[in-house]
Amino acid sequence: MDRSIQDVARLVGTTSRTLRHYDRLGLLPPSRVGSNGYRYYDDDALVRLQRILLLRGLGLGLPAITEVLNREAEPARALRKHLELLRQEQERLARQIASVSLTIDQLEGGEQLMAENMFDGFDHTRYKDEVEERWGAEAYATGDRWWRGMSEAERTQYKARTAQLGADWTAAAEQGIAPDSDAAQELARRHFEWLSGVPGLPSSDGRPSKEYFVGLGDMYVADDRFAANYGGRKGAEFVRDALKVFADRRL
Amino acid sequence: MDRSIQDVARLVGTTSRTLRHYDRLGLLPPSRVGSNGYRYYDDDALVRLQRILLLRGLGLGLPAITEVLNREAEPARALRKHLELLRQEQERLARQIASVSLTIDQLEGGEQLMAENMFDGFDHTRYKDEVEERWGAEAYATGDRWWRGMSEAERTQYKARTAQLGADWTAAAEQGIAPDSDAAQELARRHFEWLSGVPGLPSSDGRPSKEYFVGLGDMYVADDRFAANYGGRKGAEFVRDALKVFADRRL
DNA sequence: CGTATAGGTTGACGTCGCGTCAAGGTCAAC
DNA sequence: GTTGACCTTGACGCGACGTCAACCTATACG
Repeated sequence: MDRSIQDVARLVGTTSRTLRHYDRLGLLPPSRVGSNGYRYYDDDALVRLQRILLLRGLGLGLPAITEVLNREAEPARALRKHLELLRQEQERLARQIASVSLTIDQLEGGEQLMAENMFDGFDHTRYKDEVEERWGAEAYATGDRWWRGMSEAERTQYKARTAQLGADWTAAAEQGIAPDSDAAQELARRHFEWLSGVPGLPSSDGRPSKEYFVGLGDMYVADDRFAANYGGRKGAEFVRDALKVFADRRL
Repeated sequence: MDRSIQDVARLVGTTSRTLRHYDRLGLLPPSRVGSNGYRYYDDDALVRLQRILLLRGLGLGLPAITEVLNREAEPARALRKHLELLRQEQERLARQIASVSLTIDQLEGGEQLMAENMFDGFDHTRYKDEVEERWGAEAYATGDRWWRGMSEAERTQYKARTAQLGADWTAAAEQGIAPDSDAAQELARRHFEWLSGVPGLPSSDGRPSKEYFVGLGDMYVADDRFAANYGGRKGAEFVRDALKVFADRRL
């Protein structure tokens, strides 16, 4: 009924070295030890091993696993604590990825920055100088880090959403509806939500402030490069007016 | 002109132990060593140290830094290689975070799974049983992991995009345009792209297969819960027909 | 019975970038 | 001479094992 160390290792996809390691830590003692020193494991030990490997697969350390399995700690609580560590690590990684990307670009082209990489989206931070002038260098850097921290798929998705928003604005403007109509206000609401996903805004809670939101509309009208995203000057004026109404009513 | 090891350490914000470590690795030998064994550093050494710390801050290992600083490796190339490692690590972390979240939920509520958390989006994997039955439990688990790996902002964004797509389908269906019209086919293309962002599809390259895409349309019609996303039975039929035309032409 | 082969055992080093003692020498000031 | 700040080398610890090394045991086969 009992299995040798190799049998167990193969059964669960690990190595005998690992099992010996767990034995020495007191994490998984063999159910029986032969007079020759051989380790043998029964079904209970196998169950315990499975649990160990599951928790280890989630990234928990062996001491933490020991606590949980010995009922000295609550599994859910331990996992939540662990989850927080994982999230922190993930954010640290994202920042590092952003820094590395930035450094590569600087090494290669000298200031060939975000703008060129995302010409078809992200319009309010599209041009480094403008953004820095209006909202400060830190806001630009934050946005740049955010953008670089995203995966390719996420960027594609974001750009698609941005393009869609621009197209819908353009279509609405061409239909000649009023800026305070329900349809236009729904677009303004989407615009607001779209902005809310972008860090680096001059606001603490991740959502654009009223001033910023209104100012953005003015910028769209004032700058043809931005206006182009909304079907030209006329479209940009429509967007500006709709955003203004939205801001007055809801912000 | 030369500085003692403590002076240097304080100057750049590190410790004397670290400087001794770098010395022993041959990464940063002191510019001068007194007869008493004391280490002294000149300005060149300081510059080199700054570079070391910069690269270390980006996550590079000391051997890699050694190569770069000794001109045995190209900085940009080394960083790109490093960047790839970072991205892999980040994805691994995302998966782990998803798994941990899932485990916590299972421990706490027993099967309060994704479905409840995202009632307003993600329709084709909205119901665990249906999905498992049609595409296998693994596909469901993959989708669930993907969903849990996203940040709150990403989820919001995804749901908004999903809702928008549904609304646009509904509007198109109500206008009574033909399923093979340009407008409908543009919607079908968006639908296809929207699906492409979702892992766990029965396809290797991350894009839905033709069969899956067409089958999805049938499912929308067959199941009122799905049809509701597209303006009811009529709308779902319109979607199904448009997807079919798209699949025949493009997949 | 000898032997080839496939197991098993303990012990110890290496990983990565230092932090942290430990034990002791050096220097400037009082 | 003493104090206190600073310097040196050497060695352990961290985390979860991988990877030898050296040696013992079980089983099958001729």
